[in-house]
Amino acid sequence: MQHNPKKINSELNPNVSVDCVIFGFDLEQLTVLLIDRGEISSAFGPRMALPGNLIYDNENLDMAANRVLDELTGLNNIYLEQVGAFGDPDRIHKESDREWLKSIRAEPEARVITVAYFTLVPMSDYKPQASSFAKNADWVPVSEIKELAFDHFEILQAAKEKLKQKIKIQPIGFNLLPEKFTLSQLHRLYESILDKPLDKRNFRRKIQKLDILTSLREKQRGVPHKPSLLYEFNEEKYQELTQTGFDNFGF
Amino acid sequence: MQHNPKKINSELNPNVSVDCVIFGFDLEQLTVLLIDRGEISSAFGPRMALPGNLIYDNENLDMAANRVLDELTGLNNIYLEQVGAFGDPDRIHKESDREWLKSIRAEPEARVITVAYFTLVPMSDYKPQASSFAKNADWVPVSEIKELAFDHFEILQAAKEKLKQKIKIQPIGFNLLPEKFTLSQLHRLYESILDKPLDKRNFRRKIQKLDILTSLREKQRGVPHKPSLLYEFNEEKYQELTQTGFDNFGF
DNA sequence: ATAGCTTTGTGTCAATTTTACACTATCCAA
DNA sequence: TTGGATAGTGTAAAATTGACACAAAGCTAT
Repeated sequence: MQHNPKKINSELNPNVSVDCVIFGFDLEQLTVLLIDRGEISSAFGPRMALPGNLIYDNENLDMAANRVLDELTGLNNIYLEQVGAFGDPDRIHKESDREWLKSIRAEPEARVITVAYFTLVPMSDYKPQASSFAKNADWVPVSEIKELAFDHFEILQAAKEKLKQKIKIQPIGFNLLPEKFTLSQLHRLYESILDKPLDKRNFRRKIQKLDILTSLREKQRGVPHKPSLLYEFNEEKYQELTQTGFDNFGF
Repeated sequence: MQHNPKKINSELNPNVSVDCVIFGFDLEQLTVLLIDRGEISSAFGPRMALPGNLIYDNENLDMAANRVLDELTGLNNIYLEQVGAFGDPDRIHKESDREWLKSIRAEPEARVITVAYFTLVPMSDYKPQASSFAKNADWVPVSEIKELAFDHFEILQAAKEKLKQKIKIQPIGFNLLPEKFTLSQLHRLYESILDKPLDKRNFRRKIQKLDILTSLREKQRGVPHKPSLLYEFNEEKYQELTQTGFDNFGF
């Protein structure tokens, strides 16, 4: 199910936009959902951009970010967090950028402040269709992204850093995994986000000691090797943990 | 030296403002520099507000925040960091708020997004004068603030939380202290920011082990008790430390 | 069916870090 | 000179971290 622009009767605010860094995890590495602006815009700048749009005057910033996410992927109830506001006066400097902005109904003359968000989606919940609504979106491994349109690369960096800090404090990584996952997958996830290797045994010991995972009596199927046990995140146990004032996972 | 509005020839952006949470430390507790909007505005809402203003179209967000700080206190080169963007459509709901906004040249009808910053100033560098430029500003202990105008209380909370997290990662606390300070003052500072007691001996041991302080051969003077040794923050030593990938002070 | 490939899952020991805790030293003021 | 206030210091037990290697389980190809 895809997209349905709401609030057509409200005014777009020409000065404020939101951009979303939509993180996914392909069980190997961290990825981001990018939009291909097509060959037209590519003459003078990178084709790939973060999804984003201007905000409506009757929605708050979080709502706008959720709307952008919903319009692109059809997903709701997704972990979402603000990264911050970006807005140099010369943020949009290329002719191609102006053209692109016109195409999404933005006023290319005005100075635009953008509020960046990052969201964590279980990648299995959204597979871009070649035929999906207008936009040409695709998952791209973070490590392969060297440039983006506008100031989006800078925004991506900031989002990665924020995610990195946040995961040391709250177990938000689970939002990137399917409901049932293996410890190895979780391990890989932490390594990709923290961008450093973590000793396997020490990682498992640390996670298990936290006691916020439910171990299922179920194994992986169809893998060409010893199948792993599956686990679920245990929200209740985590809430108990936070009651104690716990706010440091020590990575 | 006080204030001199620059960039008068540039346009104010009616949709975007910055607000500054200016933190100080009176050697006892964390404080914030607030503006008293006066009795006129107080009929329907709290008198005290964070300093802030609309941004000009030719300045970026950081510049705008620095300008607000400069106009109010005359201070430059101050530690400054973005907290985030705030902007519910109904952010400004009270009649008194609208009046107040008019008085600072803001367009009270328009929906305003505000970008919040926090700054850390050595409190001794700015003592509000009763006769200071127009605005009636004063240091208020954070613990005594129960409400603020607009959504400024919410912003303050966010700023406190950001500061708390940040100080666990970078030794920015020194920006709140005079150049020469005692370990007890630093200790108190960390306690106020983290909002929890820290064992004196353990704190001192931890700080000293980091080896980012220069111990001066100089003592406190005029205190009615055993005078403390004075220390300076050693920027070079800290830079060395970060080279090692260090990013966790373990509080 | 077997051999080989791949990933899972596990324990220990040494080093480091954390926590809890109490008394003497030094200066000022009365 | 005494009393009041804060500075400054050490240790022992407990917890955490970091480094490290091999057998078990399932799949695949022969």
